[in-house]
Amino acid sequence: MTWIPWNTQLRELAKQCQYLQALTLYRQMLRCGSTPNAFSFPFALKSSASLYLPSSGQQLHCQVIKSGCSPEPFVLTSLISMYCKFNSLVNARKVFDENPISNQLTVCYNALISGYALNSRVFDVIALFCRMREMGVSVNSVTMLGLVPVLSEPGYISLGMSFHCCCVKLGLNLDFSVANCLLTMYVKSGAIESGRNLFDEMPKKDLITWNAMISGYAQNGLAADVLELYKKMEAAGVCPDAVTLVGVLSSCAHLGAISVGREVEQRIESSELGFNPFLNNALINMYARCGNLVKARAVFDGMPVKSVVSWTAIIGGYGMHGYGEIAVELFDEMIKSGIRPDGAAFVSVLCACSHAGLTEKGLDYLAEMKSKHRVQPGPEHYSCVVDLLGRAGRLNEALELIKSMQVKPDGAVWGALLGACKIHRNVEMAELAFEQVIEFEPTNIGYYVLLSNIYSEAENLEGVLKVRVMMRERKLKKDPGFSYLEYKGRVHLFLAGDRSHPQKEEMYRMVDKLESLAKKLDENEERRNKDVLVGMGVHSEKLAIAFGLLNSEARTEIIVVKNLRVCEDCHIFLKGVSKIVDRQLVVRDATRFHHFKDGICSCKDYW
DNA sequence: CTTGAAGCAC
Repeated sequence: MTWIPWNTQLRELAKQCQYLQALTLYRQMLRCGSTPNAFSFPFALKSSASLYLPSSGQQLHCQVIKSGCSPEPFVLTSLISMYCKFNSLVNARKVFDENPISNQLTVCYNALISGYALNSRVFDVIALFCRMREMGVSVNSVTMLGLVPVLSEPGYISLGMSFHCCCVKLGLNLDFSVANCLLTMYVKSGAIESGRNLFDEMPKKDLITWNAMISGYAQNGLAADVLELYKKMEAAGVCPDAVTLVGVLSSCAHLGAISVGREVEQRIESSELGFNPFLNNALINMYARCGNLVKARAVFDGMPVKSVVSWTAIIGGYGMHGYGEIAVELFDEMIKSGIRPDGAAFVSVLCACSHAGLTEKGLDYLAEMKSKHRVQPGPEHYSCVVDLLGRAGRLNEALELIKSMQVKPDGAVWGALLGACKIHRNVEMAELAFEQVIEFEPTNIGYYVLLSNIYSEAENLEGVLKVRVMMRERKLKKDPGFSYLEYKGRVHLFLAGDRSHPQKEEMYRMVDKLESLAKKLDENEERRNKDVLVGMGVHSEKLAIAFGLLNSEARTEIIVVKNLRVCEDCHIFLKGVSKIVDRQLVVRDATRFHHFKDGICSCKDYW
């Protein structure tokens, strides 16, 4: 039998992450009378750090000191890193300061910088980096790896950019690891353009590079860019993983891009990703938002383990499509099954209540949040409940609720009240709500328009003028509304009030028809749905819809689906189509317009 | 036994 030296065995075990075995071996080594040296300690230290055994680590530290190995660089870095892993930065720093040699070693700085970064100690990280530069200690990519993540925190992006420059100046090769970190930093801090620039500059991209960019777009709400990039990724031959697909699905949900969503689902089914709970949650969300509740429910039912996120997605799905009763039932079922609702779950059920007019139920939930479930209601919950009370015409109660809030109300809370004032034509309270809401969102043009409409409905011309003056003074300009859609390979652009289109006659006739239809539905509907049927969105959108309907070869004059689908080669996807009434179109608050080309969706937000 | 640590990103 060949004799393998203790240190070699120890190293191998640590390398293979068999930390427990490594520690056992280390103890065995001591029992056999071998003296650990500067090449034994690091592996033992790393093992106890990885197993999170602070007491064993302390013990090892004592042994290190006794053995006189402390100033060995290898040992030093291991000690520092270990204390960082135990979150005991004071001890890590002590080791660093007590051994002056640390001051000259890149590895020691790196270990400590990572430790500070892990604990979001931005200033310590930067101070250490500066000191390192002053001392003339060389910086490498591991240093940057530690530095960059803390710069993703809000407010540090300009510093992050200078670090990026620094990397370039130092001639550090921006290999995957550093470049990916920088990319993540940019997208997390919302500097999505800079992120994209870096992304484009990267000669080689790995899976994480693509994922970082895709998730970055998804988190910043740039759903169309997500889909574009996803296509490019596939073209580049990079195989997407669960992280990629979560980002893609969330964008499909935003855009109503169900065709891409279905593609993704097929891909999931044909791979082993089907068991990934994150992906399944994203699928539920996508189907729910695209209006296919049957599919959403099937995915939900098929999940062996449902988390609060899964429940929230399905509850939200039923809620947003008007099935408040089912949403409420599901919520109660979730609680029965022992899942603790979080803030987001309450948002979904409260929204469901307000959409379905379940006023009392919603109020009960708000009360239970604190008392039963120990969830502190935030402004996002109050805005739901204000909306709920507002729809029911209980404006005074809504106002009282806002006044009684323990947290500070935000723009959305007052905005919900303002919206309710519009439904119930309460000018006085609208003025009050408006005053508050523009404190929070002075440039949100929507609120000005809302108030102006309230005044104009009340035939208060003075008020309308007042709002207009205010908008002019604040230099708020309403973007000219435009919509576009692609039909048979040509993009048709529609500007509000535009009369230049060759089919204008028929289009305007169709618009009139649609408007009278919307109005008729408006009159027929129950009061609680009044806001659902306020009309058909902006003028350019009406033109686009009219154009689509005119050119469709579909037999029904008006096809009603959640995502209005006119015919195979001419798709219009509207967010907010919220009701199907006798095969007729009911559009609610259409504020986005989408067109599809090769499965890539673009959208334009406008007022 | 001459062995090589520090560590990040979706």
